[in-house]
Amino acid sequence: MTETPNETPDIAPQPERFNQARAAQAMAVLEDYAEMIGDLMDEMGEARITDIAARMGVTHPTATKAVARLKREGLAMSRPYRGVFLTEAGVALADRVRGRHRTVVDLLIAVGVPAETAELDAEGLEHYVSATSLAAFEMFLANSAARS
Amino acid sequence: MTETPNETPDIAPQPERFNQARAAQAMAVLEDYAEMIGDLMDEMGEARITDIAARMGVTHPTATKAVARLKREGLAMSRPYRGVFLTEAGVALADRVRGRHRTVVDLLIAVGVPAETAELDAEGLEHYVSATSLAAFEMFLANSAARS
DNA sequence: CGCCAATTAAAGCCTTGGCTACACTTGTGT
DNA sequence: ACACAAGTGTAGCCAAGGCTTTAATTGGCG
Repeated sequence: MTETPNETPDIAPQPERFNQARAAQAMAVLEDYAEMIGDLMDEMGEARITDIAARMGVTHPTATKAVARLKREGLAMSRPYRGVFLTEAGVALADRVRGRHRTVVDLLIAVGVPAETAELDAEGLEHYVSATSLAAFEMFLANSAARS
Repeated sequence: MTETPNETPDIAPQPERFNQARAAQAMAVLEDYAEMIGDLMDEMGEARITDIAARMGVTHPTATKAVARLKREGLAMSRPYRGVFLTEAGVALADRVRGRHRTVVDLLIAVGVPAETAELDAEGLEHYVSATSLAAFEMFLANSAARS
């Protein structure tokens, strides 16, 4: 298999990369919702389904379903007709996501992306930045700051 | 609505960013498949469903469905039990994706991400890099090269 | 020539993440 | 006290993108 018999240039399937990307994607939406709920809790003391939906640009049933998923993952809690709250794990996730978002935006700006575009692109980008890359970004930013 | 009556800190829903991210996500898988088919056509002269599936790390039925979507979008052509071919639009897309992938990897490496991680992360990242950011990346890389 | 293995296709199921439409609480205002 | 608006919840639909299972086609080989 690795040594092809004669002429066919072998296929070399290495799907791990795609699997990793797909796994990251599965987490992405949850991360966005968790971050949003964290923001709302900070700003308003509680997160209402309607507010979450408005911020995320979806309808309330969609927000409800997302919250259900968050609850299933142990990231949020809620009782019927009451607000939504993050668990400790949810708060931790939200904080982590927020920090990563900031770092990604800063890095984009540091390499010359206009601030507005940086914000926009970071929203999609951030979910695919591994811990390793994030650390590299921080290092780079620290060096840039020092060198400036 | 925009002017809240008294104390509530207003919700300020700006969902466009998320919508953009979601739109990009919709395209991501198609881009991957188009790129892969392009690779296979270059390497082997044609792209077989089985090879596509193996490379992408999915089962053949999944690859078949993806090809169907590509055909629906006018990016690929195929006849039953024959290979899959990209249309002109498909080739253009594949080329664009390949170029962008390379730029993203190079940029990650340039800011200090290990090459291996860069490849891995780029796979997920690349679909969310806007044209504006991509141009900034290229500029940054050109400057880095010149400065070194 | 005919058969069998490999390839492709088809059908049906699952989850996610959208949606609309409709039902039910809540709680506020008269 | 009660009605009604706003906020939630529930049900059911859709498309995408996975999967497994089953059927059909191709093509090579005895």
